[in-house]
Amino acid sequence: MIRFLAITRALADAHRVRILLALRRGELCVCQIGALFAFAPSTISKHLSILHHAGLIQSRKTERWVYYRLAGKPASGIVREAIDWVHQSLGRTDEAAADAKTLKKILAADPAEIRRRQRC
Amino acid sequence: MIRFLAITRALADAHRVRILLALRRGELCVCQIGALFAFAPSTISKHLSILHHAGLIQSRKTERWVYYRLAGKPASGIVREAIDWVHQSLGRTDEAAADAKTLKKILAADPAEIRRRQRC
DNA sequence: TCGATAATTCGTCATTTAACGAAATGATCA
DNA sequence: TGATCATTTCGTTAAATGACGAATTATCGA
Repeated sequence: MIRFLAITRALADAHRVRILLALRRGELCVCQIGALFAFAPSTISKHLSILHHAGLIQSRKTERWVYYRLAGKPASGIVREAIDWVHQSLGRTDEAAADAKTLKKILAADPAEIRRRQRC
Repeated sequence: MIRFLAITRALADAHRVRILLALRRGELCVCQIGALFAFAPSTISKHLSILHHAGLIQSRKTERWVYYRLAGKPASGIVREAIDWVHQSLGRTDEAAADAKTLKKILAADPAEIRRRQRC
């Protein structure tokens, strides 16, 4: 029940849900996610912390950047079902499409092709 | 997104989740649900209101009693998936079993067999 | 080494939420 | 009719939540 509630509480915020949708295409670093919203970095970090604590996302640190991605193989069934439910329910909404478009610009704005995954 | 968040926020409380689990076996009136918790009637009513507003449960009034049941046929896919997810994830936990046992006693404690569905 | 950058942690503040009791509503019973 | 019972609504209060900025840590670049 505790783990279940950690998930539902994580999903009970529009920004966190949008982050889960944004991560569908692959991992993103904190500043890329932050560029999607008009929030202070500390706020983004807190949202990611809540998602991570719920087991919905995982992180990887490389050089100066921390990349977050959706929970993978070792994720419990309950986590995978939650992620699938979010994507299936909201993946085709206008809001998700708008965010995907914005994200495309953010990724395209990277200074160099080679450093695409290493620059914010 | 708004309807999705109404559901996740409704699921982000242990008592409301326990209510959804309790309703698996069939409809219950407010006072029967209330007997499961040590809460004031107004508190139970508020929880039911939140679940109802999210579309997760429906109500039926008979004489003096209001019965609540899980959302049925006309429920949207997102609602049905949420209910299934809750039941599949938590239906076999000790906590659900304990509540089911308590509920059994509550229903058995009814004064007369005939009035089983009409007494609290 | 020093400054800049990415991210997190901490303390604060405004808003929301969950509980309660009191009062209102609606239906039954005496 | 008047009393009672089941439920809901409303107002209040304590606790949780979401936002921010400042301070901290770690890494990279000059």
